Amino acid sequence: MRVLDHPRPEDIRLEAVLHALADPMRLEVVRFLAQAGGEVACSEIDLAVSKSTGTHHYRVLREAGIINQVYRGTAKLNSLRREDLDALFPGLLDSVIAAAARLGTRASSARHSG
Amino acid sequence: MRVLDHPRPEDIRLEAVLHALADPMRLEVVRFLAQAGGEVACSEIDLAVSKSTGTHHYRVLREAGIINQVYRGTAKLNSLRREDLDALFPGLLDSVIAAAARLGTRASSARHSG
DNA sequence: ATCGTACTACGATAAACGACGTACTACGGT
DNA sequence: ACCGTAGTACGTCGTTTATCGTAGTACGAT
Repeated sequence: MRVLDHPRPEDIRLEAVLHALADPMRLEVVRFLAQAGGEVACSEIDLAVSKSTGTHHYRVLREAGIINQVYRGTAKLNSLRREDLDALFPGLLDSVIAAAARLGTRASSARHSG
Repeated sequence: MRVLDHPRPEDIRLEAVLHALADPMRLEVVRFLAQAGGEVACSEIDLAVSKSTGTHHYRVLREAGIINQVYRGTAKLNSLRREDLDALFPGLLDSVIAAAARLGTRASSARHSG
């Protein structure tokens, strides 16, 4: 029940990874996790969508093999699967995160005024 | 009719690029172009889809800013926008192409019987 | 002018996607 | 036992996507 299914490294598909990353919300999550560097609860990342939509995006990321999710108490902790991804697609995650970080959120959706 | 519209570098969006790359057919085109290294006619890349579907995929790639398309005679020549992409998203294209090349087309399941 | 090749434009369709709300489960604290 | 917090499952809705076929345009060769 409280155990989440993750794809094994050999089942992670490039297209699924690219597809998962091709969404502003999910890119934001990945960017946040990369910056945080460790485990982050869903509730700590303030996405501009409803909770059920948030759950959907986390699921897509997990099923693509991009993030690891584990329950602790009532929280669900997320972290990047950096090692797996780096081994499978060297440089991919880094370049995407770097690009996303450089662009910030402005190209995606949310915009800070001022 | 003979001039095709391409996004300027500053209009190329990371998400659009990732989205365009997240398709087996288009990934195959990119892989082919990377390997060829220069201009390649649409007809030289044998995609397992109808011609009209092929046109659609080339268009997506062009509109995302991934490929350059130019007419010559009855042919339409395609080439990667490597410099633009490398400047915008350093390492991204290389890592995707390397990953796609390593996997080949089989793992990407660019085919189903029929 | 006619023909063949290469590619396009249009319209249709089925599937996938992103978004939501509501009702629900799981856990910790009181 | 009860409540609040954190997140899920399900059903729905509108949009986008991938696919096709058919009809058409552009160009080079004859």
